[in-house]
Amino acid sequence: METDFIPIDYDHFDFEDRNYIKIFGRNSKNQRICVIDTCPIYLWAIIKDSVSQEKINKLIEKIKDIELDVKGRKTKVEKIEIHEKNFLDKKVRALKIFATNYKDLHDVADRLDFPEIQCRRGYDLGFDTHYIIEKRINPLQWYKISGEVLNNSQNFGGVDSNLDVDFCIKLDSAKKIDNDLGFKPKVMAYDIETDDIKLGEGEILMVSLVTDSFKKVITWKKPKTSEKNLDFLEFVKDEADLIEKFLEYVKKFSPDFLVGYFSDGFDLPYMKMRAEKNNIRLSIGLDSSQPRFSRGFEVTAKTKGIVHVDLLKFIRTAYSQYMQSETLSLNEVAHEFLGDEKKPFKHQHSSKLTDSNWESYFEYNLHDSVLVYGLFEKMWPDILEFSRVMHEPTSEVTRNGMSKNVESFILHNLEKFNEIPEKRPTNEEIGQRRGKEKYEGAFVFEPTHGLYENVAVFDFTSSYGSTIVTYNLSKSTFIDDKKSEKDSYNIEIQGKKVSFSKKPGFFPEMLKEIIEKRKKFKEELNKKPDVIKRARSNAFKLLANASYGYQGFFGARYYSREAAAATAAFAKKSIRDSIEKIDKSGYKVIYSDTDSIAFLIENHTEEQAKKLLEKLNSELPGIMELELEGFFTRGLWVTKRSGTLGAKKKYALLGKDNKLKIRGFETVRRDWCSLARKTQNEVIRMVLQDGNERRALDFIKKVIQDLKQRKIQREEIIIKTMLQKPLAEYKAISPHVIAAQKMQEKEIPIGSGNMIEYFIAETREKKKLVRDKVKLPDEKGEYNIEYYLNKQILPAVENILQVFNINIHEMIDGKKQTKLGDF
DNA sequence: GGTGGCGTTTTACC
DNA sequence: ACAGGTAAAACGCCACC
Repeated sequence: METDFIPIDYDHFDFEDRNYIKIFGRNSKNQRICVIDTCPIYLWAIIKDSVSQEKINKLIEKIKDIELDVKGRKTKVEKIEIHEKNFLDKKVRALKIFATNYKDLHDVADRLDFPEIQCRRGYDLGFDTHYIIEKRINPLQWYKISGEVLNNSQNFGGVDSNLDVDFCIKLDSAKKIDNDLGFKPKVMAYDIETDDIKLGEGEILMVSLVTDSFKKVITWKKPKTSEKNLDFLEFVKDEADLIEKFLEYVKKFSPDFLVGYFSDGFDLPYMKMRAEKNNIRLSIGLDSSQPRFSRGFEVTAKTKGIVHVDLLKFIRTAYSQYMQSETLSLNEVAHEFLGDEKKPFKHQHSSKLTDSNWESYFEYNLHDSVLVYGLFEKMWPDILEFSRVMHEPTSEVTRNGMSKNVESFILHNLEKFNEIPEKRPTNEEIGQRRGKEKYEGAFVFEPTHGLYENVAVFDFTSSYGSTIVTYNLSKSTFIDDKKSEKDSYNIEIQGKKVSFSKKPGFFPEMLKEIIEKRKKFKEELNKKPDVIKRARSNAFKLLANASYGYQGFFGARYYSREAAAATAAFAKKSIRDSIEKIDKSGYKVIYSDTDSIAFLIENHTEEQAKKLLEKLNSELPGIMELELEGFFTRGLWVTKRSGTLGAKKKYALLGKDNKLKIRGFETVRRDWCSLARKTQNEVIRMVLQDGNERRALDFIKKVIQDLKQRKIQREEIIIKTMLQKPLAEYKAISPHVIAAQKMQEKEIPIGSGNMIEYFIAETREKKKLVRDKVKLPDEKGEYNIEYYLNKQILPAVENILQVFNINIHEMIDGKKQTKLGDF
């Protein structure tokens, strides 16, 4: 039969010792399809340069006979071809060695211990990735496919009979369809509430489910009386019934994506443990399989056919660096993306809940799923485009970090360069790489403090990415000491010359394409905006920005410390050259950090500044390009707390649209109390809008008065700090460590990653250390006026006032009150 | 017993 | 342990006068 088809999830199985792929997906009639297919299984053996053809022929004869028996599975070398390939941009002759089973390629490689072979590659990609590369049947793209429908057939050991799909096809052919047939995924958001946050140790009290067609809370906790008519409730007998009911709904609705928040680390493993306790098989998968958990650095919880997505992980890699939220809690994230929040509910043990508490609890639980559902809808275009661009299934791209995504992109695009894939580093190699000395990074210009008028800002588009492309910087283009090439890009790093070939390498070439595509999609987006274009443009932007970090990341297949160090060095040179040229053109540069330059317009016009930009661009090498970040009405730079040197990474700009851009100030730091942050924010706004300090001074005066009269609310003085490691590992006992210890005494479970909240209180005896005055937010006590004045409010504003030659301390002490009146 | 330098820690910038 | 280096700042600790 023939049908259109969009792949959603990939799995594999063995039949008669061979590997087969199972692709779960849908057609445009929204039927669920499983496609079964296979592909050639092989690895590469790269032959040393000097080996003669005759010797290669003999080698082939020897390799042909390799047969293995791995745990009862028989694998043998089935065919050998010789190919002209590239490996790390060098022409090589390589044997393509076909074998029976992908899982045994490692053992086959171990047997290829011949002196003629330089190295063996291409057996550590994972079968699903290998298949996608071989057959080019990419996730979430439309295909026209044809093949034989399997209906309880004995083919492949009857694999189709236990699949919960409309039909199962043994693939004959697949052809990509260029136009998008449209795909609206079926989505189910879920969330559980339990009596103990330790995995599996309490009972699951309720689970909420939200889809486009129903909202539900399943619970076995039925209040005796009810005040509200909560029609979303469905009561079951006990926890076991709850789990069965959950499974029943998942099966009946059969979503493409089952979505939670921190559900890899909580909801799904919890559910699995409680299912085990109740002797229930948690058979969520379309093949009735249970969720699979992997314990790496972080837990993952994957399901088959119905894809489990933990939105928290995707948000962390794809959005967090551009977000305003200070934490990635569901509450804050929902607030930022949806303008909605969690429902109020104070968690306590279920035995202490009243009937009306229970009703709030149900509403709270349901709303969490409503938020998760809303977030998934909002993020779907990005998830979709990530899968399409990286050519990896959604279950991968939503969990992987950007370095892994960069690597996926590379592996799926190597064929264009006829490249054999590099292997993953061994643990030993990773250790060596991590032990390497750090190299010098970006340049930061030391500003002179002051309030400036009419500031222009230029910045380099994808600075490091463009640098990598322009100077051809990568592992494979690096020329080490022994060899020397005349035509090379050279730069000095820590007193040593490093060189890179001018012959374009595959990594910079790939990156060039990424940057070009990003530019193209951005232009298209500006012409006619739509969510998919925006998502695609964004995916390429993130790829371009992560590629520098990738080459410097110790876990990367294409790791190159030299390339990373050279990227930083060349970029530094570029920005220094540009600063010099701007200065020489008669402008005064006041600040610069890594890839941006701020300078004063003064007696020039904005038109002239734009002309300067054009001139600079015409002189920049390769694809290096400066763009106008904006013209600003005013800009504020301050000194460091100690000394008179200008503070780096700390400034505020007021845009023509009256929008503030504040960087580095306490305003944007979450480890300062909100009173200090709000005060500073207002002061900055007033100073930038007015061009003088008068209104700001009155404002500060009022805040200090309120503070001294104890009018400040508790929440305004709370200081929040993240615990970065287990409590016991702290050498220095700072205030937040004391607060954490207090929480522990109260049996509030805390650990690495928890947010610690506290305030500084008055104490009866005079104590010197701040940590002796720490109290938890719900403890009784009055805030310490002296601390909040001298350690929060005044430090937050003193540097700003210093710009106007005002010493706030002297003013408060009443020494120089002529200007101020009574403080 | 105050002070200044340094190590530890957190958070921001790009 | 899952991209990198640069930088500010607070607090505690300890040597030193």
